[in-house]
Amino acid sequence: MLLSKSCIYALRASVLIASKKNDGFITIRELSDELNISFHFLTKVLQELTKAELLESYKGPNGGVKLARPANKITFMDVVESIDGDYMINECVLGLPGCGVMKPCALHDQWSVLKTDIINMMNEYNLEAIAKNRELQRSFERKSAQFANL
Amino acid sequence: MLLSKSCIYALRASVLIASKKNDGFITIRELSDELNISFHFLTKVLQELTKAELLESYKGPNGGVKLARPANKITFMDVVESIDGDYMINECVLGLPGCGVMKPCALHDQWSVLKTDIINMMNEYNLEAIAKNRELQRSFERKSAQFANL
DNA sequence: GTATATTAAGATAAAATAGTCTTAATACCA
DNA sequence: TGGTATTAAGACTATTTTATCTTAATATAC
Ligand code: SF4
Ligand code: SF4
Repeated sequence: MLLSKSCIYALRASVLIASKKNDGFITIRELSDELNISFHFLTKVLQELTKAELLESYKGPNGGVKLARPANKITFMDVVESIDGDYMINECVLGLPGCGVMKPCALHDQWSVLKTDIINMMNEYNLEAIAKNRELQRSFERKSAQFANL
Repeated sequence: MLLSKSCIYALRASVLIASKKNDGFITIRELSDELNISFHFLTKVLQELTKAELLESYKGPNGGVKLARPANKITFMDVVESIDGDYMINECVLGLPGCGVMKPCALHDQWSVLKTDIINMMNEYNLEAIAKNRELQRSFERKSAQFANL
């Protein structure tokens, strides 16, 4: 898989946060219930997003987490980098040590093009856009109530 | 990472086999030495390629492994599927259960394009082409003797 | 201040992946 | 026939990732 499970959880949760208009704090319990992710595990993942300053957290009653900046200022890549690191940029899916443009492997010519596309997509797509897309899909699919729970 | 380490080892080894003109058997020891991969681990990985009928193996003196068919008839995808399965096609990097065209997640529109590109590349690129590319790169880089060891 | 709600942190466990080691099976060769 | 080279198979270990559970810290409200 391209992204770790932790990273997918982080994405799903941050998109869900972005899709709630409410700009107060949302409890992690509410998120974990809605996304069907273990509360404690999600807590840890979101702690990393807080450390990375993508989220703000607040303890106690009416506490929870919220986006640290507007949803359109947090990119897909921001979330991926916070959890999985920058392997996508500095390493490579093929993960050969020390490779790159100056020291390419036999797949570099073919792969680097695709890799660049993925990086660009991740940089251009942000939580606001993803959340909008998510709502659009849900409105389409309302009849069947079937949708992938990103 | 997109591919497991086992899968990367399988790729590196099969490309190396393809790049040896010799159509006799090559010992796994020779491959593991040249690629700096644990002999026993590589043995296991290549056993899977043998089971998948991408390689043929032969025991005893002058034994080893060789490609089961011409290098241009074994695709990148063949190797990936043999080791990592068909997750790339049937699952997804985002790995949400039961998603797909009929039940897309909020990233599907953006991601599925890139995913298709990757699948196409893997299907079109074969061991012969990769091996040729590998040799080309080595001839370029001979001065510095630096290259990524795919 | 005390009880309650909440995130933070850390200890532990389970599962998946990666790696090592030993033995077995098979084939060649002398 | 016996010795050697080689892959096959399986047991075992180590590491990483994922998940759970417990306790601590912090904030609120009464
Ligand atoms: S494709 Fe490029 S970045 Fe990836 S392993 Fe090969 S040389 Fe490195
Ligand atoms: S991008 Fe498409 S295939 Fe991947 S998880 Fe989303 S809906 Fe599924």
